[in-house]
Amino acid sequence: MSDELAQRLRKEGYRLTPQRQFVLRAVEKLGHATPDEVYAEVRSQSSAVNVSTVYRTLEVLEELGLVRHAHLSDRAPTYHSVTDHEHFHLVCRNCHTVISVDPDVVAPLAERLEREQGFVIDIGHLAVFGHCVECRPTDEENP
Amino acid sequence: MSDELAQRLRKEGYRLTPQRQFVLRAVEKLGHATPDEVYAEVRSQSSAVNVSTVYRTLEVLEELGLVRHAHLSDRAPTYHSVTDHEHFHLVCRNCHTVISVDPDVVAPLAERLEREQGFVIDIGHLAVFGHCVECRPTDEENP
DNA sequence: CTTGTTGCAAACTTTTTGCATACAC
DNA sequence: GTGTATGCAAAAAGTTTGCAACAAG
Repeated sequence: MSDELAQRLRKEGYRLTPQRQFVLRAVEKLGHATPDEVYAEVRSQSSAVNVSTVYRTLEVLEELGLVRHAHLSDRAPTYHSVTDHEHFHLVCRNCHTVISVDPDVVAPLAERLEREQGFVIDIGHLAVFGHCVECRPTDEENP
Repeated sequence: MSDELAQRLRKEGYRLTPQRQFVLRAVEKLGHATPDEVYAEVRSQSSAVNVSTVYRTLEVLEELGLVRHAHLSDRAPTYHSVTDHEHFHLVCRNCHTVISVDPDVVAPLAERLEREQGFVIDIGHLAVFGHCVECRPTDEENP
């Protein structure tokens, strides 16, 4: 796994550093995580990493296509590894549960938008907000 | 239009103030705007409004269901009036163009998610990122 | 009058930047 | 050795909060 990282980095003239390995590993371990959470995880492994390095590294990793980010909350962006199979997210506005969904489900929509608008969806970045089964609004209450 | 505002405000025990009218009008005029942009617009009408009031007012207006926000950029949230007919957004990651699309287009997806997951999509909040016709990636370049 | 609302200034959170030092290659 | 990467500390950007003064109803 560090092989792939090293390889991709070199290809773009970047260098393989322990920090970059820590960050990538943290993203893979956490699944979906904000920069802060990644930072916390990395720190728990090694205290020798700075926040700004985390930000800079996430940027590089995203440029290399090893991680992606989506906006799963009203606040910070959330990073996830790309080695997980591609997916998009349903986010409950009430309990903040994140459900990963297979891209197939959006395929028809994607095709339609591409056909009608020439717009190509970036599925990995897609976050669909709403309410999960548990939190569905009933008649009397409004979201 | 101020009628509706006044009415809704009172119903919840809020008061009608000039600031709230300014903010609502600004959102309606701008179409899609970040709090900063709303603030700038409001200031151009009257210098007697503070940033924090803009934030507080957007919150109230959203609670009342008069405006909505979505995340159309990696940075700030974007507010839009709900008196515009409901719609969702396609956002080009390259040129940042925002295309408003009729909810009908997502209806099949919405139905499927509701049927299979019990998840109810919040369409007004939906932002779909990707690349518009102009900016579609070709074979050699990656997004 | 009463209580919600505003302005102001300061605090906070998240992210970015400049620069000297450290280290990958 | 050369040039990229990092740590650090400070700045920037966006948002929130406490409180006294103000104003809507």
